[in-house]
Amino acid sequence: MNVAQILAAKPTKGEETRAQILAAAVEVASTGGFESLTIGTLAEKTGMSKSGLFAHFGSKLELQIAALDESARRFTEAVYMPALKAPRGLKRLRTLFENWIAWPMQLKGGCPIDAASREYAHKPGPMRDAVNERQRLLDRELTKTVQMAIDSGELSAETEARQLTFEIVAIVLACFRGEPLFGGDEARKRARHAFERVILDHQA
Amino acid sequence: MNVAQILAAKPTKGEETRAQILAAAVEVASTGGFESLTIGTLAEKTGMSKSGLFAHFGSKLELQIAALDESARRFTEAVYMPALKAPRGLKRLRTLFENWIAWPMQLKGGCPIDAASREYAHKPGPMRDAVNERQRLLDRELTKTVQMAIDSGELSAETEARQLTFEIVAIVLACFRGEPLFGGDEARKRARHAFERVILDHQA
DNA sequence: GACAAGTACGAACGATCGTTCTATTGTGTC
DNA sequence: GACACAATAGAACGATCGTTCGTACTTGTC
Repeated sequence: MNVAQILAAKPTKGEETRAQILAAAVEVASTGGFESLTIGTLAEKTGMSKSGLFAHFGSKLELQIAALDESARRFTEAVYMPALKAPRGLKRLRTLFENWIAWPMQLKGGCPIDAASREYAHKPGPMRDAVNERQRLLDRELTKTVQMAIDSGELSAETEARQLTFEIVAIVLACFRGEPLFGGDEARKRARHAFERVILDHQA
Repeated sequence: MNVAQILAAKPTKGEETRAQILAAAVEVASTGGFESLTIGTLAEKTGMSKSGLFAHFGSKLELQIAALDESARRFTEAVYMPALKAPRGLKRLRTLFENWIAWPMQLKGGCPIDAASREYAHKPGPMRDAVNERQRLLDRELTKTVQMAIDSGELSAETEARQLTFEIVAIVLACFRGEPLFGGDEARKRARHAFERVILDHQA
């Protein structure tokens, strides 16, 4: 059985329901955070019994981690992968940014990864470790994308990739914060404004 | 009985214990968020009985709101009030920023207001309303401070106060996010770097 | 069609949740 | 020192939490 066959393999019944559960879990975590994930409410939401749902994960912690992984997978799918189709450099960076500030719109609440980051940043445990690892990975990938724009000459050679990464992340976070305060449209408008100014700064 | 007498009045026993409870509550919320506040753990932490503690608030919701108010009070005390001693304009703005990124250091976990913001932004209810109201108030005050720096001529007359406010908030949020990822010192370093560049941009 | 494995259910567990009582202790006032 | 009242404790409630267990029902394989 080769790779193509594995990928094309029809998912078993268990895999299907597991995917359904995780879809509901991401939705819940998106609005109420990962700590609000409970076996009971999730079972009700999916029309399953508590024990039937529970059997797919073995513990609540594993359910939370699976939901986090699923959130990350969706982020990659909706934000990062499409940006890879754009040509390296500033264009790709801009696409990445645009996809990023837009992707909570396809969710019920806010960005689940952002939610997880706040929830577990100061609470030691497996969830914090998993979240921080994801965040660092995200930073690394974003820094790479920034570096490409430097290498291509579109951004000034003196640009410090990690500092610019920090500033782009900052704008995205403020955009997410602003959404419930003055609406998504206004938040994204200010975010784009800030982004363009930051980019302009690093082109001199 | 005039105002001075009221302020000088020795707090009753009940007020004292209430203050102790709220101190513990802020600490808990700082690390685990406001949703992790439970009557039981808080009672244990303060050495009281559940019912004795409960009687001070009447419901969990009121306890959460009281903890949020106390957090805001501390923020004002530690960040905003000291900045008012600095002269209006850029100096005050800079002091405000510096106090802001420093104030989670006097807490056990992170900024409780930031935590509350994420927890309730997408969950309708009294807590969300209270949090959003606080956030808007914060934005207004910060915008005022920015505007003073514009009026004094230290920032360019073309500066849009609300946009600059957005960008400063962005930097602070990224600073808080960065703290568990690459340490508070490095996070604040990058934050200051970003802040100075933003300010420089608006002086042209 | 039998058989094994995978999948889901229902009932129950101890623990903890927020909350409500009643009773007891402590505090401040005349 | 007695009295009124604020403050706290203790026990118990129904609900829900995560989890375990035994059992039934599906599914895919020979």
